Parts: sequence; C-alpha cells; structure tokens
Amino acid sequence: MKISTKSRYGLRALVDLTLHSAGNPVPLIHIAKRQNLSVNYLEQVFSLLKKAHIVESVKGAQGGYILVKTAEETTIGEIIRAIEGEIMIVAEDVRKNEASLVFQNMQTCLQKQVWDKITQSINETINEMTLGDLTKDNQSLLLSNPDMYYI
Amino acid sequence: MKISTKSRYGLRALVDLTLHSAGNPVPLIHIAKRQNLSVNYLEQVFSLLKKAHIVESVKGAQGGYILVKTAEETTIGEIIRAIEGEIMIVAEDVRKNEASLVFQNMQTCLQKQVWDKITQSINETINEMTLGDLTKDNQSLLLSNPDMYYI
DNA sequence: CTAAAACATATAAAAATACTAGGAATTAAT
DNA sequence: ATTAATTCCTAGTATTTTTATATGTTTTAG
Repeated sequence: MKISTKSRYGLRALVDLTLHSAGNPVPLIHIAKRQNLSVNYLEQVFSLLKKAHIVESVKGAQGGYILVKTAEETTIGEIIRAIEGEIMIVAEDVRKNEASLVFQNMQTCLQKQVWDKITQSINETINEMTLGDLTKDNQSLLLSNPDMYYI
Repeated sequence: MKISTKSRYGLRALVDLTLHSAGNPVPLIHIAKRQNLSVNYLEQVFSLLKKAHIVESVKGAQGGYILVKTAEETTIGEIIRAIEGEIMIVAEDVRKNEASLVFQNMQTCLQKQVWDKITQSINETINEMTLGDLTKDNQSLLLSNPDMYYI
C-alpha cells in the first residue's frame, strides 16, 4: 500500500507550479528543472491533471500550465485521485454462483467493514487538505528569500 | 494505492480460521478449500502472520494454525501491517546536498502534512477494527445454518 | 519562420506481485 | 516403526504494474 511516484511527483509539481505561477502559465520544463524530474514523465502526469480539470494548458511558445481554481480551492484529494485513480478499489473475486452463502456474506462484510472504511478514511483525510495549505509555508520562505530559487 | 491480494487473502483466511477453530488448530488445506485459495500461497501469508505473533502453528498431523489472542483482541491493523509491512512508507528521494532550502522545505512539508497524515488515518482506522467485529455476523449465520459450510 | 511549448503514443526496463513447485522436518495415529 | 498429515522453507517463474524514455506531431507567440 504505497503512494506511487507519479502522485508524489504530481503533488510536488503542483506545489512548485503554485509557487511560481504569478497568474502566468508555467512550462513543465521549468518545474522539471527545479524539481529534478523528467519533462516527459511530468507531461504524462499533467495529462491526468488536465483531464481532471485541476490544471489548464496554454499551448505554444510562452505556454504552460495553470491552476483552474485557486490553490485554496484545490484539494489534495482531487489531485491524488486524478493521478492514482479511485482509491483502494478492492477487486475481489466474487464467485457469486458457486460460492456458499457464508462465503458471499464474508466477502460483503469485508468489503463494507474493512476496505470501504479504509478508502473512506483516506478520502476524508485528503479531501480536507488543499494545495494552499501546502504552499503557505514555502510561500513565506520564498518571499523572504527571493533569490533562493533557481529559474 | 491498492491493498494486495495477500492482505485480502490473509484477512479472509483469518476470518475463516476464527469461524472454524473451536479451540483446535485449523489446517491450511481446509481454509484453502473453503476459500478457494492455494495452500502454498496461504503458507506464505501465514508465515508472516506467525512472525507477527498473530497465529501460532501446531506442526504435524492434526496440526494447523490457531489464533494467539482472541478474535476480539486481534486488530485488523496488526494483520494488515503484518502482511503488507509498515503502511505507506514514502521513500522520497532526499537530495539533501544539492537541493535548495526551498526544495528541502517542500519535501519535509509534503511528508509531514500529506503522507504522514494519510498513513496515520489508515492506521487509526484499521487499529479500531478487530477480527471479532468481522466474525460476529458470520458467526450467527453459521450457528443458524450449521450445515451451510463445506468441510 | 522559428522556437517553445503542449500533446500523443510506443516501447523498454525495472520492480513488485502473485503464484507454483518441490522437498525437508515434525508429529499424531495406527 | 510406518504412514499420512501437516508446517516450514526456498527457489523459481510468470504476470502485471510502475517508471520511465524516446520520438514525433501540433500549436502558437514573437
């Protein structure tokens, strides 16, 4: 039960984007350099983020990506689900036909009492956090040290 | 972010064991048949459960596995952690040296504010549930229909 | 026109997962 | 003692998923 690098990169990239977009689109190559990530890989991540309407793209020269909503309105839940897909789907083999009633009952019970509960608790946790929460700290650090960044 | 089949099989197997162990060791081959799982694979799972002191084994003929504690004292958290290992370790690439202060700050921030929080919420959720909670339903179903089981 | 960027897709490499196979050790029952 | 049932151990394999990389196309500002 691990978070994929895609999600981690994605979040880092969005924090980075938030910090560096002064209303302007931020090109992936800048994020990639600052965060030491591959542009190609980031493109794949941002394609998912775009599908989920978390970012918009501006094509062509001077283009890049920009948040659709404000950082404060963008939840970590949206972001992680956009990248990972729906959390914790447990594709249990159902065996509806041959299975005994007790077997079916157990499956349903585990699904509802365990797997769904875990999913729910994860979603509740990540839905409460926003990109804004994550950038606050770094924002102040950035403002007090404007030349701390490269690019 | 998925639960492995190993964990799912493990939980199913332990629920099954709880339901069918009347104080006696339950051999894996019985669990495997009832749950339609491979004995070999279950052995690997039970090896982890044994290491974590969730079950004890009785070797030889008429042997099998038995819970160390009661079902009510055995949490789902113990079980899942025994099988999956510690939950949600995010092995973030640290880059302490070359990394800028802002970069390091971001990493720490994400770790504490996101990944650790998710880990914590999962653990809290699964620590609250016990094997007993999961077997209650099935237990009553079993008692009212004693011949519902095969084996 | 050109360069900078998103967009799309194929494929390779690596890692993790899921499972299989087979034998060794132990022990209850006969 | 022998047998059968069982845990225990480990090596191997196949499949899937993840993590990239590579390459080309399209779009657009300057």
